[in-house]
Amino acid sequence: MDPKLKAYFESTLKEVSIDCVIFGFHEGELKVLLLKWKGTEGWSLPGGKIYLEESVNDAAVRILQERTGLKEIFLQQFYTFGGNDRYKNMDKAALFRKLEWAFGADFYDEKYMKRHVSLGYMALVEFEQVVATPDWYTDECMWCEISAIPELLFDHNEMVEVALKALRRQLSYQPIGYNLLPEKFTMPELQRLYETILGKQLDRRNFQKLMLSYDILEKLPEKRTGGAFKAPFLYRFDKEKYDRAMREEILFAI
Amino acid sequence: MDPKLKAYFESTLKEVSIDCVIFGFHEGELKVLLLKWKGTEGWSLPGGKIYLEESVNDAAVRILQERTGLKEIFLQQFYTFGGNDRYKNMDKAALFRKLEWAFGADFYDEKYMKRHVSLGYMALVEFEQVVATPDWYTDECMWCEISAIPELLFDHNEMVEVALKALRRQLSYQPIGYNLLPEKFTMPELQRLYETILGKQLDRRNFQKLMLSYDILEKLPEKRTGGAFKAPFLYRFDKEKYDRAMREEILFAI
DNA sequence: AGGTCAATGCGTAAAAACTACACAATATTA
DNA sequence: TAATATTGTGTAGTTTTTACGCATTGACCT
Repeated sequence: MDPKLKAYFESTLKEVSIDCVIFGFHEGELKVLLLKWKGTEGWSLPGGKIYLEESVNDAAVRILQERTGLKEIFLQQFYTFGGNDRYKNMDKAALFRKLEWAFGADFYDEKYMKRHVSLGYMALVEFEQVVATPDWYTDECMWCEISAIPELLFDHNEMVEVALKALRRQLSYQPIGYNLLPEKFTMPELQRLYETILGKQLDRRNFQKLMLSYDILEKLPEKRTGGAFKAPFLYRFDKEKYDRAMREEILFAI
Repeated sequence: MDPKLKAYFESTLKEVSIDCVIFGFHEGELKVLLLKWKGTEGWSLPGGKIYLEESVNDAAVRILQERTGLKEIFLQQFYTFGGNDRYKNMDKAALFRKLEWAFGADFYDEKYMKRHVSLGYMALVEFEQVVATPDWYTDECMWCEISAIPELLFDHNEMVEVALKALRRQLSYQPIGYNLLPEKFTMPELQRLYETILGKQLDRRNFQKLMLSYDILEKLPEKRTGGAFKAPFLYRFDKEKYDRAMREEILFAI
């Protein structure tokens, strides 16, 4: 095993790690960042371990920065996974061979396969700003549309589902979009984001009325030109009011 | 150190444990179950460790059963605590002496104080059915009213606050009460439960209309006699419909 | 350059949900 | 048996949500 990797593992918690469901929004689709494991065809969520000196939230921020280059973004816990059936649908022997390939036979053993707790974090990022970077075990990154996610390693498919459910629920008491959209955006773009997350169509006119009623948007004098047909106005979040709505959990009846 | 205790610790995860905020409802008050540590005046939440072979959720069920004697109750994760400031407001030396008293000097060291991840679970229990039982480190149990909780060990005060916030939020998209009330209850009793959790008064008549509109209650022909003045009707949850409302997260506008 | 097209901006009416009370009914107590 | 405090039911006014109409706009096509 690589000495640097070994040193890393020995300076981190052994029984706990972090997995991140990183949501991005692009071309009207909600996407998740996936990593492909070296020498295999197996995809997984980005993740990492927690140093002894850092808080778990700090570790999540660090891991996210390592993978996307982004700081100061929306990032929060959504669930902690520690079932004893986390690998039940998998060929354990094959998985073990993969892990052996990545970590070396002297580190990963059946004990860790038996009970490993994973803290699920979800992040909302601005697609365009992300510089996706693989880690030690992986050699490829992919933004995968939420409805076309392949079979992932470990219990990562379940994690995506739970994260999406938590995100949908969150939509009903907090605004969303600040870290998911570019600084300036149009009302139809914001609507498409909501529709994608909720998985249902919304009325254009009522959506606009509702959003404006929350008083978190600033209408700009500019319009988005270049597209076909009538040019829509651009909006921007009023960060102060947006943050207040986040804190106070003003109900969004959608 | 006691050999049995040592064996227990060695068969469990070292870096992770579970803490439970157990809510009970009694005499119109929302209460939390606390434990007093042996030989100290320090109170804490009930908690425990996770065996290598069990899932974290199973561990939470087991711990809850050990403390309350109850199974098959409402129990769910609400947050995972792993800040590096979990003991920041405490006299670390004094805390360490306490832990030494309980665990022996050969087990607990500064390393575990530095980073220990705690999975916060909350439970809703039927007060009358609980047989509160202390564990190895504790010798006394107490149901403490939510507004009169003393300073607790570790970061347990914060845990109670976070749990209560999660519970309040939950009220807005899921029904509550099945595990918190006796099988048969009156509408005013249910209302007092909601008022206590939400921390605000509700209109009696509107509350009744709303609750009945969810179609999860069954009105019984009996009345609660014995109290002063007019006897109120008894109700019972229709478990099937109640569970469906839980699953589908029908919005409760309260 | 002007008509066509499809999306945007703004508005209104009906339906549903929520809020605030009014009043009769009732089991216990004095 | 009357007094009392609480429960059971209803209703009107207000607000929120839903459904949809219509004029406007900017790019495209001819």
